[in-house]
Amino acid sequence: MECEAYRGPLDLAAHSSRGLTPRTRAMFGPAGHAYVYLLYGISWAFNIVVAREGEPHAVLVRALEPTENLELMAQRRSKAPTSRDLTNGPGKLCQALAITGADYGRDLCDGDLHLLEGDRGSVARSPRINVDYAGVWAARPWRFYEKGNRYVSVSPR
DNA sequence: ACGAAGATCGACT
DNA sequence: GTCGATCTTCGTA
Repeated sequence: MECEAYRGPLDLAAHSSRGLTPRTRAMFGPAGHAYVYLLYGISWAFNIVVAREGEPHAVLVRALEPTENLELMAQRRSKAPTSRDLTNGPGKLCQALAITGADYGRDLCDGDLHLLEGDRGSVARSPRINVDYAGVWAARPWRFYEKGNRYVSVSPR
């Protein structure tokens, strides 16, 4: 898994740094719920709310290593099941997992979309992707991924 | 009501 | 490497 931490309201890269709006409402809620938003009018992005209510922190899931249901994900992505491009990007993984705005605010602890603990190798970190607009916050190494894993989104700058 | 910007992707050179 | 698609969101008026 590859993910990025967004630590509003101070972190200017976080949507929640602009305060509570209809879009960011879920981020101000309790942990374990989904914050989903439409990006560039094209792609959905999936986040996990991670802090207590009123503390708008979230983790953007940028990439996953697919291990099950490859056929189904490949079909949704119009790719071959052997493709390495099934889930290597925030928008791609949402397409593969069929995550949309309908999943906004969903409880991720109770349902067919939830998190499991798993093995991981050593964790590498880098600055977050495409947040140059956020000034000094852009330099913070808050992107985390498994070292050497092939299913990451992009190589860091 | 208007307009700019955006936590991206895929096609193309 | 560059570039256009596409549309919601939010600041400004």
